[in-house]
Amino acid sequence: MVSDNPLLRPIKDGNTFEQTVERLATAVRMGVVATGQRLPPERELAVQLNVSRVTLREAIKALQQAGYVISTRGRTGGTVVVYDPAQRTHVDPRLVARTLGADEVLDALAFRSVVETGAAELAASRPLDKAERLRLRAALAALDSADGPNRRVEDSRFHILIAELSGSQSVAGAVADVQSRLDELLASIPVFARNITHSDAQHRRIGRAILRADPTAARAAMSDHLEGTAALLRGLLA
Amino acid sequence: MVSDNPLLRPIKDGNTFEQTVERLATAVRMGVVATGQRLPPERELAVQLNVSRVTLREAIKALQQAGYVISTRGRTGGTVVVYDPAQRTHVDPRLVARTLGADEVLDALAFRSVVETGAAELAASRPLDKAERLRLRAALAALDSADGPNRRVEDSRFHILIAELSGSQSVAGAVADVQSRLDELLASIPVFARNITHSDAQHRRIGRAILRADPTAARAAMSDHLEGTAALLRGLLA
DNA sequence: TGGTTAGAGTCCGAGAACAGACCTTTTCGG
DNA sequence: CCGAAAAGGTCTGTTCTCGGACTCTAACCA
Repeated sequence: MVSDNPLLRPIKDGNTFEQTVERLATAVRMGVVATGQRLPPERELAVQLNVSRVTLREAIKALQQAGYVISTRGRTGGTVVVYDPAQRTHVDPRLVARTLGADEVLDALAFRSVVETGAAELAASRPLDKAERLRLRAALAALDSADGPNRRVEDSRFHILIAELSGSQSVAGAVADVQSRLDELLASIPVFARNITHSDAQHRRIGRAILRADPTAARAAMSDHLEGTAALLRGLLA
Repeated sequence: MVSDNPLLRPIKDGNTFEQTVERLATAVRMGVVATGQRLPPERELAVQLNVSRVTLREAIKALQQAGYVISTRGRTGGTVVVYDPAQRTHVDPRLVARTLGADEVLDALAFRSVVETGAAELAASRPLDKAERLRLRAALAALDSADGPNRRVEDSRFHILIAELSGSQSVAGAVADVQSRLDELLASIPVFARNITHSDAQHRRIGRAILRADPTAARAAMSDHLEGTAALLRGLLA
């Protein structure tokens, strides 16, 4: 264990440009901005990300070259997502696992189980308004009907939605963060029909617990769900 | 609720210099580097924080002027902490609460309950070696015998220690982060003897649960403990 | 048809942050 | 007593990032 003082950890990682690219690319890959949707205008987005417009534009240019977005000028112009989940290239999960490093993966899994079970519990302890309940039901339905390549996207969206429903920005941020840390790995795992059925059942269980405002059940359901993929990933590291 | 997309949140906050000062000042105030201890050599620390040595030195200079540290040259030189918790100036907690903003405080409390209960549970599910068990016992003892101004310091140390014992750097980082976010507020609350007795009992309960490797009890104990101060803080906001 | 508007695209000067080489002070060891 | 080592202190040139003013393009509307 390295175990350095947790307060003497890095203050920032990499340069602003790269982080911006990574953030936007993640948002696209996880379907947080769906294909066909427009990003906010550059000026707004720059403010939201707390990044200069110049830096943001460079990042967007990189996304264009990666074929993730297309920008057009003029009044109805903007930057629109053209990403196709089916095109995503899949690498051998063991290779990905080795690239990330066992420590990092285990750390991400631990952190994930902490923040996501917490998010589920919080979401179930909060009164949800009509719109929120509707979003949750819609996300479950989307998961049910998503085929192969789109499943990963809908799965991320579901988890991030729950994090949003927790009502805490910090929690939501942490979940989004850990999702993106594990995204490549999760995307690389081949999914079998049986896994999907099982996973969907768990998703529904989580959703129902939240809708009926049962925090304990929500946590338990989320915990079971996460444990499944965690075990799978740990297996890859061995 | 603002509730923007959690992936379109800021990429960095403030400038590197200020963040560095804040981080180091926090480490000192929370006793993570105790009075009398030396910071790592500038060159090393700069690497750990991923900050240039120039920036780090400016931050250290700021700490010197704040009377937190003293730097000396020569072979056995270095930067040593001279902070005295008793000197800390206390402001009216309601003022602090208003400065931070109700939303931020509530968010921090929610995040805290998520990550700290998770940390306690993880710490209790992991086999601890002799040294770790010893550190935990020492922290409990230190809390018991800490008088007024030193209590806040030992309390932070205890919580951060548990986070470290979780075995996950991300979890430890999150706890350290949220502790520092709430530190000013917690330090501003006047403590009564009865509170202290109660709080110490809870600390012991948490520690015992971890030592006997009982994750459920550890989570429950931590949850109770946090709920106490959370209720107190929420009261200040009303 | 021509002005307004909402967006992307361009440019420039200023300041922040960095990497790395070098200097000074103090102590330790031979 | 002197040289090496370990620390902080200083300097320089470069790169990153920023804010803000300006331009270009396309659509909408009077």
